[in-house]
Amino acid sequence: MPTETTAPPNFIHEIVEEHNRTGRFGGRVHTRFPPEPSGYLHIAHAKVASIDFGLARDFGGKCNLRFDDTNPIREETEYVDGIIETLHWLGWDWDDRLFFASDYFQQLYEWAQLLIRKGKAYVCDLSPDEVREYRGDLTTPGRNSPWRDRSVEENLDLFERMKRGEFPDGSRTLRAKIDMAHPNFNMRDPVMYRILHAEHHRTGNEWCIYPMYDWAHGQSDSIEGVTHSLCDVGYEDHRPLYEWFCNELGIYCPQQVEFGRFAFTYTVLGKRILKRFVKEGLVHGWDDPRMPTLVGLRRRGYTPEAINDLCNRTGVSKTNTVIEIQLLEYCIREDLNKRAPRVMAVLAPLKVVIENWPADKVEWVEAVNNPEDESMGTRRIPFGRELYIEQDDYREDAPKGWFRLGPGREVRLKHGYFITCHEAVKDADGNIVELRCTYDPESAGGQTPDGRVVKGTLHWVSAAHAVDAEVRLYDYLFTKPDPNDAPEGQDFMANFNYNSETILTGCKVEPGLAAARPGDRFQFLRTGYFCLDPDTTPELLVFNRTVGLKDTWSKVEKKK
RNA sequence: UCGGGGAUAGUUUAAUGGUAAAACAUCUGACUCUGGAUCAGAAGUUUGGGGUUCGAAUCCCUGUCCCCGAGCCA
Repeated sequence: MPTETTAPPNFIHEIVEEHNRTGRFGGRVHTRFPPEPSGYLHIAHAKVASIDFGLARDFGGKCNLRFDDTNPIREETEYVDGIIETLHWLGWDWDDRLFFASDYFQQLYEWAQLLIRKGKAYVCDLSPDEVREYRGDLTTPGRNSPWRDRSVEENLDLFERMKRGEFPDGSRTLRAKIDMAHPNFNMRDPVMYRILHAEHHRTGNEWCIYPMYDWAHGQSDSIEGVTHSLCDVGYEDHRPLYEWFCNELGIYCPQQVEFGRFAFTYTVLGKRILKRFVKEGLVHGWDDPRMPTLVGLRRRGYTPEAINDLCNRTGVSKTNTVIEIQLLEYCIREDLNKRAPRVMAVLAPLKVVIENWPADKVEWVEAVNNPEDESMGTRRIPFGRELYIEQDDYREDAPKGWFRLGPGREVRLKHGYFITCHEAVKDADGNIVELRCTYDPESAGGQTPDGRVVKGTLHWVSAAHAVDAEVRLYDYLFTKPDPNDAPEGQDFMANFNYNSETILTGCKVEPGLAAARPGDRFQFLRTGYFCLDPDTTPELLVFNRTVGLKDTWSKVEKKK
């Protein structure tokens, strides 16, 4: 469990402490994280999981993983496996407490019969459209279903025949008999069971009636001995029903506690929409590095530590919140800055020939792996007559304040020597294809005996030793306008640009990276943090950019 | 329109009748073998109006605005 960092206490802690004072649950704290296996977990799920598992951790309690799999047409085993894997990646653990709502189908069925016998549930023959009509609206009360007063015997018989599969989908439902005039729609005789002749990912064709969320969730919590059933404020109106069912059944009733929903700037988390992106091939899959899914963020290079840090730094309240995505970027920079080795990589190579360096001479210079952490040690990298530097690091028109290379200018090659540029070789179209330079033999290690100062330091790789790599630059899927501000009722898919991936081929990285393993993360100096893609082929190193560093030069330039 | 919930810097949260604060974001400056990182500094906040009180973000009254709810989804 991620125990190193703990979230500050929030209002839920106060509720629990109050329960502990009054002894309501005998000092127990037992929560559950209840995803529906109908998609992959995304960044907001990480926050919710952190609330559920975190509360149990903070009070020395337990948290179950329970899949809310009551709708067979949306759910798949692939998602169950994906969710479990992601949760483990985040560091959460539930011992042997992995449950499924579908574990309780038989019990739920028997409880439904109990409610029928108590005269609190009935089989209704209204069609979906009729049910809607009878339900009334915001200001007018609903009307009783004509089937509301069937006898217990008839209800029992009909319900059993529903279960046996005698009726087609949608022809009948089992409903709770509560109050069709109740101001809360959830209490207007809510549907408990619907007929669905569909194969369930776990129970196969054993059932053709499936419980609704309301008829399954509270009882599942009750069976598992959950004390605090945490959910978002969208379920506030469901709490009276949650409690009504437990009370009518005469079973233990947990306390439902609601917290505000979470959204992120420039991020769309809607399952339907993400699914659509995957299906329509706008992204390569659920784990596309641009996706807000946790498998996507992982592939892009985000660490579980950074994501947990984000969860701890953002609060929990009853207000719906929009978390700035910049905070996530801060968290990953914080984490990677400490752990990612600095390596040299040239994304857009420009050849440099050092004319006064012997053609076949190679010098292996020493380089520190992380200037802020000596324990990460040093490595040796080859320096030779032909090198590559970044195209962006040479400017013919070098403006004021430009510390990098230009005609006649001297810079330091990091860990190497000072070089001075004498000539830019151009092709027929006037593009610079090569720089002719000389080096100062006195400047080994980056300093000269005369102590002269060069302000610019560049990263570079030896042309003879460099390893070819492909670099993919990713940004958040959505660009401005912020999709959270989508005009009402419009299909934002038509309105919003999404970032395509930028693939840079012909990148050159220092030779030591040939030994890097998929998932390894690095800081390429000045260009950002990169993660070696897990799907990379052995022949070619593919790096995904996690997050860019702040480009201070362009800021300097903008000011002028 | 009916029911439920919410409102403190740009954002997310503290302050539980006693000096309104932190982090991120923003801006300024310093430093550096990258201009990154780091360090220092600045600006900015109680939804409006009334009331109680020596004293109100907090208690009372009253407005305003925002979110959720009419699935046989969860």
